Amino acid sequence: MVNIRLPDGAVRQFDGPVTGLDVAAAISKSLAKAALAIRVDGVLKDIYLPIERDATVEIVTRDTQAGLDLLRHDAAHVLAEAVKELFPETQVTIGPTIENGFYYDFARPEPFSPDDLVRIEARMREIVKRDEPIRREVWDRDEAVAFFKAAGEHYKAEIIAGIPAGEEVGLYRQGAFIDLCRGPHLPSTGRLGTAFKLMSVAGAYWRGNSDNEMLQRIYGTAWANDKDLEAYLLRLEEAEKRDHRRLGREMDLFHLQEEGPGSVFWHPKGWTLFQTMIGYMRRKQIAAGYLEVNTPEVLDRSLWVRSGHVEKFGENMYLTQTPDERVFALKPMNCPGHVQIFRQGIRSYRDLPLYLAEFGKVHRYEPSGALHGIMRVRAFTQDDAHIFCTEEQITEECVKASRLIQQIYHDFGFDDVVVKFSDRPERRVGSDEIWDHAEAALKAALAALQVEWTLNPGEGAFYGPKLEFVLRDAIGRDWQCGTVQVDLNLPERLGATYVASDGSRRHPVMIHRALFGSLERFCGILIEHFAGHFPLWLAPLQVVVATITDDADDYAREVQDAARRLGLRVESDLRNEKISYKVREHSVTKVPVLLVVGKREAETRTVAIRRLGGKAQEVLGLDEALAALAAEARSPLDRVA
RNA sequence: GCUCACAUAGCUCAGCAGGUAGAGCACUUCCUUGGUAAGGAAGAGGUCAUCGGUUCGAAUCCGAUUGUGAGCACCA
Repeated sequence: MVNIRLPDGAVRQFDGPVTGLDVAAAISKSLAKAALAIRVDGVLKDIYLPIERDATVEIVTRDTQAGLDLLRHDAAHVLAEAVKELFPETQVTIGPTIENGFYYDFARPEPFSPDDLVRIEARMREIVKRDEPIRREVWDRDEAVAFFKAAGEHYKAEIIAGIPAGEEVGLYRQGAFIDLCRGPHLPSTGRLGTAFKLMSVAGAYWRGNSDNEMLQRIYGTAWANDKDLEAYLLRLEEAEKRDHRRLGREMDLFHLQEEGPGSVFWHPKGWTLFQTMIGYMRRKQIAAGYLEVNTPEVLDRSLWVRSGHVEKFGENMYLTQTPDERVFALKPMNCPGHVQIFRQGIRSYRDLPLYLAEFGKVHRYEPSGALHGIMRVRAFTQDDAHIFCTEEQITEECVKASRLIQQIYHDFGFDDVVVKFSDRPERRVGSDEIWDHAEAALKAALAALQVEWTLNPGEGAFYGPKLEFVLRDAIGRDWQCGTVQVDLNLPERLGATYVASDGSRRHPVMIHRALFGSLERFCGILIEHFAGHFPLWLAPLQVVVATITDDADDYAREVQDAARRLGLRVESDLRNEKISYKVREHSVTKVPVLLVVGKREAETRTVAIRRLGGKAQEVLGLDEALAALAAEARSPLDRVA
């Protein structure tokens, strides 16, 4: 007798061992059809495996997240089976589930072409049609290794050889294809359904290490039903529409060109956005006690040797040689420059904490494959600052800097921010005591902030641990923006000292912090986040006055002047075009407010307001309308909370 | 940097069994004065990314370089 407890609390009795399928069938026919796997006392299991003892059982169906993951995992196996059938010389490696889909890494001397992808997907659909049973087998580890070696599957053999001896090795067999897998799996390939699609091929390193050989990774997406698949593909299209590279062109914000890979040409509108962000940040920082400075972009290489950058960061640095054969480096970071300012004169502990801030443009020779629009560039502007303080002040200063970051993200419309704490890397300077101290201080800051955070083990800077503030963009990519780093090293290397209260000379602690991180990247994120529909205070062009006929030209100029006097960024469109043409054009370039004026408006001194994306129009008196717009266009710093 | 793909007018793209380029939009001029997402006509605009090779002849085939895209690795 086996008692099966269901999630709703009901208990069903069976005469003997039952499978998940039996349980599902006992409940309803449709459930049996939708069932993919079972959760027995919280553990996912294959649906055809017998349940011998009393247990709580949950049927996992394709419309749950767990079911979807199973589906995608199976899609990866079906992909591998299809590839092995079509290209038997290919070696299989791993094929996990990822967000929205799956991938599988293959080793094969010949690359897969886009045409191959089409063939592979067609074969996958055949395998689904064949509805091959998928069955779990338990093997002895060494036998499994020998089996895969004999089959020429050396990667698989290597993976299995890494499993501790004595641990159970589960293999899954479908048709002629057999693969190592923890499972569980669907009972047969037919359960996968038709809602999947191969998306792309790309290279990927074996075990994620760039020293290893490169494999070929095939990406796919899979869903519970065709409708979800369609919706996903539509979402991709929508995401493409808000791609900052496309909007940057359409809104005339910036461009990049071949001669300056990874360097932005900011157009007037883009630069206005950029300056609006700097203006905001400048005020924010001054209010927080920062002192703005500016340091050279080109400095003698010897300084970078002393700072340790040549050794640690040299591969990423631009060097220039002058006619007198001196070698200079373009600064990849602002910190050494700020230390030079700190070193001028004699500092006292009474001067600390000292906040030096700079909108510093840095140059880093990034790997060509890393470049991406204005999100990942080789020349960028940091809203960088260095807080020189005592060891006792570390926690408090980190808390203050982190609070600043949170406030700023909030003002820009981001409330979901992931915080990562990166602790000591293997290659580092400084004693363990110093690291213990620095990490403890940062952790104390996290506790004081009361934020959720995740650990990024071993990812700290070589001079100290760091907090990273990560935003997620519209296409689901994570971008590291703000960062707070504790540095117990550079001040010493570059000879920065202060006189402590007991008269001794000490090295200050340096906290590196950037709030936006890279202004260029943050602009890109804003563009995608808002899909170009900026809030009024950020919009580079806030208002266009558009005429209906040239009867209204004089009045339109008057409206434009009045708006400009109120500080609004405004243009007028007096062209000999129909109003619908003008509406379309300014909608495409994402102008937030259109003030339409014709003969009626000129006579009554009103404006017809049309908002971007809206259909409705509102006719208001000129002064009233402009006052409201001016109020809306105020910086968040000028708004009453 | 690595793998694969791509590079034709400002933009989106067609042309590719090798015979020196084409569309739509944008731009200029003219007509049109039209009330909320493209009014009409005409015109101008390209050393087909760069360099080299094959060929009587290359946008088209081959190679290299540069750049771009999707990933990987790296990262603000």
